[in-house]
Amino acid sequence: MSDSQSRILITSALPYINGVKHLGNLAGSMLPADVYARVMRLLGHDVLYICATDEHGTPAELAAAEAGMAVAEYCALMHEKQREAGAAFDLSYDWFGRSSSEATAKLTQQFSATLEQNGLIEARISKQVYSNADGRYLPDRYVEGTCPNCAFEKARGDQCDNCGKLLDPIDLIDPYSSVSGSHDVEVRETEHLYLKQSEMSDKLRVWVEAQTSWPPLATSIALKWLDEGLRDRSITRDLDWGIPVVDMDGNQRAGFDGKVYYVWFDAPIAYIGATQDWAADTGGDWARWWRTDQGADDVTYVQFMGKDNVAFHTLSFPTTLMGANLEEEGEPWKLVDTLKAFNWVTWYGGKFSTSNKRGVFMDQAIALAPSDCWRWHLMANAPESSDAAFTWEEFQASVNSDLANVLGNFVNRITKYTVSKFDGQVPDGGVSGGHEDWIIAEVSTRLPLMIALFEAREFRKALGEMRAIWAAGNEYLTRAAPWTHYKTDVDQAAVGVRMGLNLVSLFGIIAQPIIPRAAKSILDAMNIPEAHRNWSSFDGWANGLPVGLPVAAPDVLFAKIEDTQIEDWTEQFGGDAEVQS
RNA sequence: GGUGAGGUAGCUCAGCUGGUUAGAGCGCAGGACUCAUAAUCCUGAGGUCGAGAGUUCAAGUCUCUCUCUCACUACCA
Repeated sequence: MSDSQSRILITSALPYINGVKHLGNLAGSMLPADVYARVMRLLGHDVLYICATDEHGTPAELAAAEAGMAVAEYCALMHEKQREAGAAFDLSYDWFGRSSSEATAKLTQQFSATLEQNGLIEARISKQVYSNADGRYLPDRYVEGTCPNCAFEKARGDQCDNCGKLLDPIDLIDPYSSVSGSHDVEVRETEHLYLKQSEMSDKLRVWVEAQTSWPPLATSIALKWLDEGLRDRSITRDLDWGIPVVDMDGNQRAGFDGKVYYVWFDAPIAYIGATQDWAADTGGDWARWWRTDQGADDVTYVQFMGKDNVAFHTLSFPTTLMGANLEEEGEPWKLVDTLKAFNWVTWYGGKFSTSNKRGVFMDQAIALAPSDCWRWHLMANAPESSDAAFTWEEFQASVNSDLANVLGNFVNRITKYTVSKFDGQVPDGGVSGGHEDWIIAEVSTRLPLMIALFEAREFRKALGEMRAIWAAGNEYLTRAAPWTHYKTDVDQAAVGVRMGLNLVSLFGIIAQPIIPRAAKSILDAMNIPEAHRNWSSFDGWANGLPVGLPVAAPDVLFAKIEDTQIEDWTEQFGGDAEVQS
């Protein structure tokens, strides 16, 4: 357990705007960030959890066009939908912003100007495919054609799906736009700004190698890119929707009409922009979280992301931040201290995919089962060490066994018994004995371990301990068997019931970050005051409830998932062979 | 092709710097209990740790070869 309060800045990778996110996105960044934020708050830390929708880029424009809407309108709508989806899953953002906000635009332009002043940005000419029919430049993968290697006719401009060879769209035979299907495409020269990451690679390597709290996945990806030699990255695109490009003085850049910053340049800056929006809305001080010369030196910054985002968070964004601080009078920005990278949740052998509409999406999931069920299952099976398979059967087992049987039934059995035999009050009398010593010892070894695992962001294991604590409660009741003693010695039975009720309270308190709704039901039924629901100290938990405290049996906490539902969902969401493509 | 991750009980996964009979949950079988959402508790059966070779007194754990899966590969984000 942490002895001291600290300030913790948490961000989860920005969900892209082109649709409600699937369970893989939820499990790989937003949900673990939320759980971590909740745990840290309960431990008494000062937490700021920031997220936002990532709204720029070609897919946003195309999705808007498909929906027959203006991009800005589409993004506003989808932002709202994602906000609702997040709220439905009880994601406790302190701020859920938008990368299209004024603040982010200003910051992005400021970073661009500063980086250019520091010699880290330069304009270069590159070749890009332009589609006359679409009236737009096409990112590589939106160009299709015949593979020069294997003659596959639907090879994408970045890679051939048939032979797997990496391609350049210029090499495709008979190229066409995958947006419109038009063959009226040509290669044009276009000017773009490049971020000279190569010049920062020594600094980055020193910084990366100094990190001790990154998971191996993150370190190995970052070092791999450094080992291969960091390439300069183009940070502008030929698009209308985005942040206008400025020159070194911060004015609209000559010759860059119709160009905007690349979404991956401005997206992480949106972490800061969203914090500014939070500050403007709440009266908070954004600089105290982001500028080490303005109070952020005592902040611990923790990022959550999927493994596809690691390079951007460990190299590109740090280049932006460090590159703005090269001068004596530079801008000392807060760099990430520790990060947690997740693998994928896989869906019956393949990936979840937003664009292919594969898998279960947040809005669909919430219609099937309460958010607590998803939160528990996804975190108990988080893809921490490798990709993790989602199956309906496992989901059912998580809900029915862990939540309904082990936790829900425990709460139910002891509260109902209290109501029927002890007037619905925490009973007095009796003397503790060996069984109580046993459960106290059990909890006192498992509880600190569980907290340490949460602090280390080892969610699977932390939830394993939580479950073990719940299960120990059931074992305790079996040992203490108050219903047996009740026949001959009510005081002896009271000992077991009292301990059982204190366990219910404890279980509710520790469950809050994972299953906030059920936890609240439990704690409300137990009449636990708000002030006693935090994790600041668990000392004395075994006698925490005052004798005579009225307790009620909460409604059924978790309804079981029936086999027929699993059959229906399997049918409804595929989940089998036919989705393989 | 390159790089990385992974292949451990029927299923989903733990197994740190090599060290007694390889673990957990689910599922399954048997038993106990009856307070409880037919819930809970106990016991048990299940593994030549992807294949092969090597290093070592000792290898799931280190080395090499092979094989299968997945991801990334910089203009999708």
